[in-house]
Amino acid sequence: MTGPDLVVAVVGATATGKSELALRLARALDGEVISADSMQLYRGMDIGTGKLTVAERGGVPHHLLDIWDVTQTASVSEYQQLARAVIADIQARGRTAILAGGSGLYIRAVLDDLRFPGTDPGLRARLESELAAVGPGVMHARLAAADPAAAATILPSNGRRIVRALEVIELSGQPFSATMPGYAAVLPAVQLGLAMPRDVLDQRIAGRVRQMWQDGLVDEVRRLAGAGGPGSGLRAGLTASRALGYQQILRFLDGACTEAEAEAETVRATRRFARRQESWFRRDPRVRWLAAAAPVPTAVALAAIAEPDPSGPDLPGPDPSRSDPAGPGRPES
RNA sequence: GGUCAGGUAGCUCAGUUGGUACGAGCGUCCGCCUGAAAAGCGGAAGGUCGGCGGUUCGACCCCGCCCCUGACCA
Repeated sequence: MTGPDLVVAVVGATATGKSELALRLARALDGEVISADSMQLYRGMDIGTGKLTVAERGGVPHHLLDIWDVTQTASVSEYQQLARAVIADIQARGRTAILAGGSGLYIRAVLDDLRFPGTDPGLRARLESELAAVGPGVMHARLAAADPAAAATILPSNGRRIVRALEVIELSGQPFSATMPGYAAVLPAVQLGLAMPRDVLDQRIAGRVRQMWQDGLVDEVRRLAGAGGPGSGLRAGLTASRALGYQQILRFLDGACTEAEAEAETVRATRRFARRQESWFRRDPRVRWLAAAAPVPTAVALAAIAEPDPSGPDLPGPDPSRSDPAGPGRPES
């Protein structure tokens, strides 16, 4: 079943051990890793994105890290093309492509038949400024006139999506498909989902953020922000400046909050993000869930990959419940 | 021991001169997501308004006592 053309994807919330498992799978399957992480694509964003160091990669090739400048706006579409090309190349060399990351849309863009209508910076900018001037309600009304179906699906408060819909309509003359298509794979793949009890995950996130701070994340951000004026550095990046940790530290550097507040807010925001990731991956029925409270044994992951049918014998789903209450030991009254 | 302030949603706090708590932010849970996706957006569940008694047709808001917290005075 593990043919040379089967892509192995490792997905799940942040801090569940995806990178590390991907590394072991690469060794076990003679593979190479492709990052599916929107922020690891940025050069210089290392500590805060949890990028494996070159030493940690231990000679296993990792692709699509460090390819964008922080000032560049991310693009799923561009990522889709790059990732598919890399996968084709890996497979052409007879090796296994291992896609690992927590950016759900990026994973789908690679594996599934998603086509992104074009974009136009000028048009986008115009719509953005109109949105800022007029507010999402009016823009939504305009969308309702041009494309009732899209307007019915996109909430009047979601300015971002309204703008994109308007952009696509104006650009293509076609209606905007505001609902995601069903799951239609273009590349044969097995998705392994790493699931972890909430309380364990939350603790890991807190520990991870603390570690990032100790490893010098504040300096990393300071360096990326640079002394440069507007138009350069992290602050000029629409996407990168919004990354977890980076966003909060920029606020701290601007004097908008204390360093301790920035750290605490980073933990909170990362937890929220993890919930969103879980809900994104949870709905994809193809994901084979593995309990990741402790590192998933390579053999277990390999067995899951070899599982013949997507609906294999009851694999544990991402369990939102707390871990065993008898565990941590409550003090007796 | 005394004085003052305060005890309202898990947390921080609004609020009604007595008529069924409009609460808000954060947190929690759930969901959406097609070129910014570590982004953007929506929904829900949570309160016997510190305790007991009194006044009143009716009290979270008035009175009394008690408990707790903080500050100050001794």
